[in-house]
Amino acid sequence: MGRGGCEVTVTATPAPSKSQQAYELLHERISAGTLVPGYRLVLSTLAAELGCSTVPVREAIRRLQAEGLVTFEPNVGATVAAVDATLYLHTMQTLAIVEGAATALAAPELTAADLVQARALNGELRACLADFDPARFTELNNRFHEALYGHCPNPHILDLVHRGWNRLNAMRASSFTHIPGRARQSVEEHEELLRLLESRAPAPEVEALARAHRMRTLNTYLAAAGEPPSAL
Amino acid sequence: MGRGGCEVTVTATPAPSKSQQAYELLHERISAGTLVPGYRLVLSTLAAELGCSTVPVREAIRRLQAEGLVTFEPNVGATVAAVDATLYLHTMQTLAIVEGAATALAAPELTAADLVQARALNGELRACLADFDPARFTELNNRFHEALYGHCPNPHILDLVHRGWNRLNAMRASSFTHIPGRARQSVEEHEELLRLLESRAPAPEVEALARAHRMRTLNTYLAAAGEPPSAL
DNA sequence: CCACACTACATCGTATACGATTTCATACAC
DNA sequence: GTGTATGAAATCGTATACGATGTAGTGTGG
Repeated sequence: MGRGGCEVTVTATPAPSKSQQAYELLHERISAGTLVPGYRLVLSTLAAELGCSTVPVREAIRRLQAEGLVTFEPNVGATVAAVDATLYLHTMQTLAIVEGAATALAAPELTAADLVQARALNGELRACLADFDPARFTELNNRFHEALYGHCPNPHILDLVHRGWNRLNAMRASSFTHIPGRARQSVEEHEELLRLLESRAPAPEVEALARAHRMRTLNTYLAAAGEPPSAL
Repeated sequence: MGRGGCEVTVTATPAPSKSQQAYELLHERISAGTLVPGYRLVLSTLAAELGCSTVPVREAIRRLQAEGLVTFEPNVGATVAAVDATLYLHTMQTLAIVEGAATALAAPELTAADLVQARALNGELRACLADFDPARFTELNNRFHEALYGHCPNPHILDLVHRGWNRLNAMRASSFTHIPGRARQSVEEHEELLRLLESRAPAPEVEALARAHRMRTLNTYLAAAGEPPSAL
């Protein structure tokens, strides 16, 4: 009826399906640490809480399973994945490899403006060292690296990097929280990486440095935990 | 009741859920090329064919989507992913990176027996060159590489490698089918890789060679298609 | 003859309901 | 008292049904 044409539609998200909502909520809760590892995810309970049926919840859980945030056992149910020290090691090692490659592939695509922006972010990181807030530092650190590898022309690799970051954020073992010294060291390594990128160094060098940066974070953590450093 | 103890259970798969069956069937059909790219996957049709409801089919399709074998559009449906030359490039490039890393990580774990077995597989590959059967060659090639990276102690990376192989197998662009010369060259490179592994070379060398091997396959393909070689 | 609006169909998204499997508590035999 | 069998409760897996969304075909006005 209403000849009125475009009815505001309240700027609403056009189609936030229940599955998507359930996925986002669970993802956020796991990332935020509200749901501790080992927590049992019961379909009916979650469905009631979300005000929907079990089917969308089920789908959301399967997606989380595919990303490794929850473990799933047939006819038993899903639980939030436990964060073993080994799991952290494996995730960081994987991220070191794919992020290193992504950064190297993105390097030729980076404009001068991109580098300026990245440098600004690292400046904020440096400023953040004074009154240290781990959450903010981690957030800025994410954005800094995203600025570098974000232009990677290979969407698959980019996807793998994002998954790796997701898993890291899900496990609350943000290294900076546990090893204060690492944050300052990290900022310096960022500086070094920026210089290498600005000099338009060849891809293998960029890849090696980007990978080493993350491996050093991992090995600092391992050393603090009294374990031997990892290979690669 | 039956005091008879262990009742044979017909050696049956304990619980092959419908979702799993649907997933396996679709995966196989896409890999085998029965379902050509662009084919529209309709839930109700597939459900009728499988003798089940749409719900398991839906779940199977979402899994295939996560693996990149099908594309999905909300409220529209799923189609078998088109195999662009670009997609092939990206998949191979990603596989080169993760498989190279996996092979390097697995290298120290390889026993002499493993290497003997790998060498035997490469012998079969060489024998296969005479009466060339692309399908058999591809199959043997898979097993050869699996023997090398299979012992990778990082399950995440191993998973990424398997996903990469899956995607490659799904797109029927098995390079050996199109570029006959590549098969023989590939066998020689395998030999070189085996020698490096037998000499217990350091990880970076193994990684570089394993990556280069795959990148050469990719670049041979690109050259045949008249396109410039890829970086990295 | 072309552009637009409307109607009918196809397909997805989700709710509800039921059967299958697992797990836990209890009772019994030894 | 311990181990095993039995029952009930809980939870998952799937089927069916209905509403929401998108698409194609048809008709009308210019």
